[in-house]
Amino acid sequence: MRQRSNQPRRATIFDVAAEANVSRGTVSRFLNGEPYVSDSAREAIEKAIAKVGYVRNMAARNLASQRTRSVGLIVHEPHSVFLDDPNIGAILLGTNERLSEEDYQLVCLIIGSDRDSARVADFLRGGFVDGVIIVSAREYDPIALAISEIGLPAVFVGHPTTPYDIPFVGIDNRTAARDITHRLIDTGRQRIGMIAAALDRDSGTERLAGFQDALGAGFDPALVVDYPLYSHSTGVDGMRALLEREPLIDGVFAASDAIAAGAMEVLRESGRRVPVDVGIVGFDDSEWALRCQPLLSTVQQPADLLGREAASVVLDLVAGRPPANTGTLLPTEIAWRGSA
Amino acid sequence: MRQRSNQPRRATIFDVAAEANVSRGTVSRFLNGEPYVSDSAREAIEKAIAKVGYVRNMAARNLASQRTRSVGLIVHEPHSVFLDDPNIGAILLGTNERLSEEDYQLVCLIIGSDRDSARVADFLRGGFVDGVIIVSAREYDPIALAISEIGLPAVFVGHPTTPYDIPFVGIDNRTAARDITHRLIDTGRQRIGMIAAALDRDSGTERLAGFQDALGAGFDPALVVDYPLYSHSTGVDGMRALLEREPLIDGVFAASDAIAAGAMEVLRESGRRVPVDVGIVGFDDSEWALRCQPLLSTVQQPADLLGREAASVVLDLVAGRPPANTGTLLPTEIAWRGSA
DNA sequence: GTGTCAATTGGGAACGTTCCCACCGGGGGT
DNA sequence: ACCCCCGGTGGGAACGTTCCCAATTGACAC
Repeated sequence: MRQRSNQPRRATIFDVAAEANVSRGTVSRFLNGEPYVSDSAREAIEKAIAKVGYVRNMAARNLASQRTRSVGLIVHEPHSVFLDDPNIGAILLGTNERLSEEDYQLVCLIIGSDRDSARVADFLRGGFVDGVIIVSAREYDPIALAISEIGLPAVFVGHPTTPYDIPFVGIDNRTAARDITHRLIDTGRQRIGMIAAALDRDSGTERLAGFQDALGAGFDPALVVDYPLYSHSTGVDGMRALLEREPLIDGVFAASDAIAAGAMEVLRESGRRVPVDVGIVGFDDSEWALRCQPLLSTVQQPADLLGREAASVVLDLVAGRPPANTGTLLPTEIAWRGSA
Repeated sequence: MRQRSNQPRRATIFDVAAEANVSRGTVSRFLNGEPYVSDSAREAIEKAIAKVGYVRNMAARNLASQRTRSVGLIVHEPHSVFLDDPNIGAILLGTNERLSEEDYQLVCLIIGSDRDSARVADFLRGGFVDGVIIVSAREYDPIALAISEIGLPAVFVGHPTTPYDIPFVGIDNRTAARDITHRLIDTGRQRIGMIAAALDRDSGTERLAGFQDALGAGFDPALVVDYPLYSHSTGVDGMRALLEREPLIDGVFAASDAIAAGAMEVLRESGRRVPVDVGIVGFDDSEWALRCQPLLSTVQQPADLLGREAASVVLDLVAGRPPANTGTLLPTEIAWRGSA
């Protein structure tokens, strides 16, 4: 068992050193891109590596260097949200891509229950990752607390309102919300409402604030309803409530695409046409936006970039470099489609 | 750098051994659940571990034992599909859960381009994982070929038609198709058709076979149309074709939810009501099923279980145990909703 | 009493790196 | 001529496990 049965032994750094006629110290320096390797040595080593088919042994490297070269992606959401939210997948993809560029590995840590929460905290305390990226932390999230207690390099995707001393990468929800709301104003809508959600998170409050910014003096609190979740049913309920309060409503900013989709169904049921009678815009540019009739105008989150950027920051932190920014807001685009 | 600045040194197996007054060999045996540890030793070690706060060093373990305790999840799909397909996320979750029960780690390997393909193959050849789970392999997938060449323990989720000597975990498409078709029969439909798709894959042919099973002698080949893709447009085209052939059609089995959704649009356009005039059922229980009016009755794939089961099989393989089954078909459920 | 075997235990020897210190040779300043 | 420094090199000593063999004990059969 010590040796994979019939397979030939894997080449080690010793084999490379022997083949290249240098010491393993030099090979190690070469592999790690350190200085003090002569051109001749470099060349010989490159050849030797190709010849013996050498690949690094991660375990040995991790053991000797006392780090794991992996970072955890913590998603603290019920499994259902993990599956639905298109942004999470894209963030994962972006993070994975950036990390693998630096030979780092992504470890998925999905917290679906409180039991998971404790397990993950233990895992982190065990030093199994060099750093973590926290997606969608709640306020006073026990995991976030544990992390800052352990002193593990970390970065948030999004921007929790509670003041952890942890850098974050997010989007400018407020500006984006303001800009897309302007679309409704510019197309001459007179009574513009909003279906807000998740006001316990920064994303929720910021989107509402941006809406208010756009409307300025014309802002009417009576035309805002809010619900806890960014869900389809929020859109259904919210639109019904809004129609009841103001049957003449002709513009709606939905805090997410799922909400917008729900709202559009209610509008259709009530005999209103989109965008002729009512203009509607969303937020996220998720699948929902493309399943609407007409297609939904919405804010595109650069979710993969969020992932990449977060990975970069955590890599800086792990390497002991101060990160370029302790808080980054990425710009958003707006996808103009048929709904407004 | 050798030692994390101010942090106290992490406890090792030596500390535990000293504290418990046994040798590190005994501690190691205890940790790995091996026999030949006396009750008294066991007890002392448990106390010692708690006292010194010991957690295993993975890197050292991996190095000494010559395995990585991680398995790769290979998803060979463009990034967009990775994000859309709800099954993939659920499979990931299920796999992750099962692996972490055994202290194994999931490494996501997402192949979105041919460039990735080569990178991943190198990665696998480098021995960075002990085994792999392959989701949605294509026929003659270069990665699958590389894997069977390397001799890496592997398992498919799904059941590619090409004959790799690799076990698989899938669902019983045929039985599920038969069962859901029965719904149409049981509700008194007289002229039941099917919009089949992807007859070049096992899932496509099996679903068709199940449909035929259910209808028995009543099966009429004229009421089956087939197309290459499980897509929405297949549903639109298929339904039109079917209506042309048999205007009195009153039951439709669509080979996927997307197809069903397309078909329902055509039915509505043609003035037929669902489920009053025509009953329709789908397959997958994807988002499409919930976007229909009325909601679609459909076959639920137990995607998380597929992931769990695949993980179990690969764990068996890695441990050198012959897997319980070389091909497993998991049972499906049917979600009864409004469409039939 | 002696031999045998099973249940335990101890500890040497890897595993394949990185880290670090000692060393070498030559060019430039004194 | 001397010393020093600097690019470059070699190799000993970890890193924290697992693996395996040898040693010890006690029970039990002969």
